Amino acid sequence: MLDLNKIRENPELVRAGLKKKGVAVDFSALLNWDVARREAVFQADQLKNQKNSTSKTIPELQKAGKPIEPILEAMKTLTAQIKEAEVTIATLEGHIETFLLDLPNVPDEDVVGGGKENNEIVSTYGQPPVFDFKIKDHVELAKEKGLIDYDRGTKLGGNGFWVYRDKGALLEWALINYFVENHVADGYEFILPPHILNYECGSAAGQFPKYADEVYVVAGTKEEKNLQFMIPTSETALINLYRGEIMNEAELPKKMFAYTPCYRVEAGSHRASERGTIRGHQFNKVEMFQYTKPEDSERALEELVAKAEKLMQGLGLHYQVSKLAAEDCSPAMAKTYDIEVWLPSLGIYKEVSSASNARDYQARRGKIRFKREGQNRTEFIHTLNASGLATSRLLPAIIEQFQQPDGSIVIPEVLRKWVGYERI
RNA sequence: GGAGGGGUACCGAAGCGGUCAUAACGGGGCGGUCUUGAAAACCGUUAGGUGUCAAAGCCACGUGGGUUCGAAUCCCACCCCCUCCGCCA
Repeated sequence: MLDLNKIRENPELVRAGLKKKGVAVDFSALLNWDVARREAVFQADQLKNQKNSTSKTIPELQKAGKPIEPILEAMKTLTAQIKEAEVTIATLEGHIETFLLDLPNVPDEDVVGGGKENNEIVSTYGQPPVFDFKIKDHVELAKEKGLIDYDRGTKLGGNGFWVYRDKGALLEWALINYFVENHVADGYEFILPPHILNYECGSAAGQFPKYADEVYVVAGTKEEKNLQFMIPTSETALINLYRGEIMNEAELPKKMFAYTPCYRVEAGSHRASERGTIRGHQFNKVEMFQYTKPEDSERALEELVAKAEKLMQGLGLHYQVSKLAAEDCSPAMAKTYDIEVWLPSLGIYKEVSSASNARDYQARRGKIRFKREGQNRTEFIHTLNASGLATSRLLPAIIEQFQQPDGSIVIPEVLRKWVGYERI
């Protein structure tokens, strides 16, 4: 959610920011509601003040044996007026909230406008491997080695599901272990959250109400705001861990990571470039998350990107880092870097990590604040998240990039202690 | 799923229609006296949110409604916790 004060102070600036995200807004209605709301709140407060002070005199009058009837009428009128004012306030607040909840975050100043085509490659690691033999693609390799059973996955769950088997399951689990080991070593707290979340979680994360149709609903409806849904990314759980809370300055930054499968409806047809495990309804991901003070979030984003890159380098994979243009960032994010791994068979780079700074956008929606040492004022914290990493595109990249002329696949050194094989 | 009990400050807990939210009382925290030091004892102090330059004001007794001149207190709905029963891969 955007800061209404900022919109009030400089609507043009916010408008220009949102324009980079391809959103055209007119704040005039919002600003009118805001003025009316503050006026109504002021009036209601005055009436309440009058009511409170009058009410206090009643027991005194009774004690003194004086009649109270004359003021009861006045009290009744006051109560009615207050109620009326509160209905007005609630209506205006409803309008304001609906308006604000619908707006995406304002991108950072250094984020360019426009869509994907404006993404900027900021760095590259390694070189695309050169093969002097006819390479196989990840689907072929995974089938041949019995790592992934696509057909039986479909039999169990339908299109978009697969089964990791045998060395494939070991490899998948090894990746998760490798990530966990790294994050723990870096002092991040390990979190295993519920896989079913409630409506407020989706709302605070910035995914609801807009994207409520893209999650698997288990119970309830979005209209009644009581729905429970399958977790689409651990980020949704992690942002909500401290929803509605006020933290101490000393607790920040709070660094954590979680592992969960991610469940997504992903409506729409799949492309040739998304065969196999590239896009599915359920995939494994380890997610890093930070709650920081506003002045620290910039640095935290760099840290998260560096951590994701470290994991990639440990695996020895060729990848690139892109800085996303405004429209390619999620609505809640002010700035996002994607880490994209090279898939030789397709000749393209595919996202394996998305690292973003939401600044105070999610914190406002989730009312997550902190208090500075010795200060009474509360401030919204900043939240950041980054995959670290998603496995469903890494495993294809590993088996493709590390395939050998003899048809075998060399397992990255860092994974061997869990996989138990040097090559498969 | 059923029955009962409960949700008040950092924790425990009192209050059960008015002057009770700078929220009794106890504990904790902080400061002090005493002590070589500590413990104990004693004395003092501390307590949410919003708003504002600062105030005032307003809001806050799980959440949302209702009754009433007035609600922590009465009524309704919902959420959560505890106990017992049922179900249980």
